[in-house]
Amino acid sequence: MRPHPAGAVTTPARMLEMPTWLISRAYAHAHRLLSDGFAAAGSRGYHYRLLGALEEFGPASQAALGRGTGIDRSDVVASLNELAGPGFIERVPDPDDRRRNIISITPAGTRQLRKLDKVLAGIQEKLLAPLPAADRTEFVRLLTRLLEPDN
Amino acid sequence: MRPHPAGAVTTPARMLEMPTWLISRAYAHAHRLLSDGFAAAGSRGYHYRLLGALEEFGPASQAALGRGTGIDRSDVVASLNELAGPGFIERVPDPDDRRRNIISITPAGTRQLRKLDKVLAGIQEKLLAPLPAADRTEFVRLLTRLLEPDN
DNA sequence: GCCCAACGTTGGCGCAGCCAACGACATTGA
DNA sequence: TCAATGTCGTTGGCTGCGCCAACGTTGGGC
Repeated sequence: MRPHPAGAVTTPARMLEMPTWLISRAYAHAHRLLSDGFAAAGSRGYHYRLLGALEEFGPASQAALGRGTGIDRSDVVASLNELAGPGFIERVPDPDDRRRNIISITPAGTRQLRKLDKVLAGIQEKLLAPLPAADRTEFVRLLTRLLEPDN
Repeated sequence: MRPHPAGAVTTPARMLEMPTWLISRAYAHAHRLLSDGFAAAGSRGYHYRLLGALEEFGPASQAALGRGTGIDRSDVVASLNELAGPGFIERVPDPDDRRRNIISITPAGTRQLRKLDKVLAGIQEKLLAPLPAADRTEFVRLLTRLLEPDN
C-alpha cells in the first residue's frame, strides 16, 4: 500500500488534553459498553432509568418520572410503551386526577431491573479496569464535584 | 398543586455513584456547552475535528481523515460538503490515485478554526470551573489513563 | 365561569455514531 | 495478463439520546 498523501492522520493534538474531548471519548467508550450490555438484555438507557426510579420511589405519574429521570415527557411515553410491551410496567389512569396515569413496576419489571443491575455492575468494572483502586474513588469524587453546580 | 402520587421522584440512588452515569452526565453537560458554542460559530463537532486534523497534518484523503478523527467515511463526506459550502476546505481529485480526493484547509478555514479554538478554550474554563486548579490536572490525568487502553 | 397550568401524546428536529451497498479505481498474485 | 481482492468516495438508512412545539383533556385558582 502506498503512503497516504501527507502521512498518517491521527487525533489532532489540540484535542488530546481538552477535558471536553476526554469526556466525550470516555462517554463514547462507556456508552458502547452500556448499549451493548443493555441491548443483550433487550433494553436501553431510558428503560433502566425509568425502572430504577419506579422501584425506588414507587408508582408515579409519567410527568413525575420525566422530571425525576431527566427524560423528556414525550420520550417517557415512548419508553413506557416499550416497557409495557413485555409487561415490565403497568399503566393505570389516576382516578383522582384524570389527566394522569399511574405507572407501577411489575414483578417481571423488577426481575428485568435486577438483570440490568448485574449487567451494569459488570460494566463499571470493565470501565474502571485501567484505574488502580485508589484512583477510582478520586475519579468519582472529581466527576461528582464537576457536576455539583447543576445537581 | 397537589402532591404527586407517591412523592417527589429524583435521580435513582442506584445511579448517583456509578461512573457510567457520572460520565454520561458530564458528557451531557459538556456537549451542551459545546454544541451551543459551536452553533453560535456556525459549526459542529465534526467540523472542528476535521479542520483541526487538516491544519495539523496537512492535506489528506477523506479516508485518512476519517481514520484519524474517528469519523465514519460517510459522515466525513457530509461534513466536508458542509465545510466546502462556506469555502473552509478544498476538494481536489488526487492525480496519483483517482479513487481519492485530496482535502486541504483554506485560509478561510483556518480563520474559522481559530474562532472555534477560542470558543473551545472558553468552554474548558466553564466546564472545569467547579474544580480547584489542583484537581483539574488530576482530572485530566485520570481521564487520560482511563482511555489509554483503547488509545 | 374563565383562564391558566399541568398531563399524556404525537410528530418532528439535531448531533453523534454506525453499517450496508454501490461503482470506480488500484494492487496483488496466480 | 487478468481475475480476485480491497480501497475510495458516496448514498441512504438506522439507533440512542436529548430537545421542542402543538394538541385535546382535565384540574385549580380566582
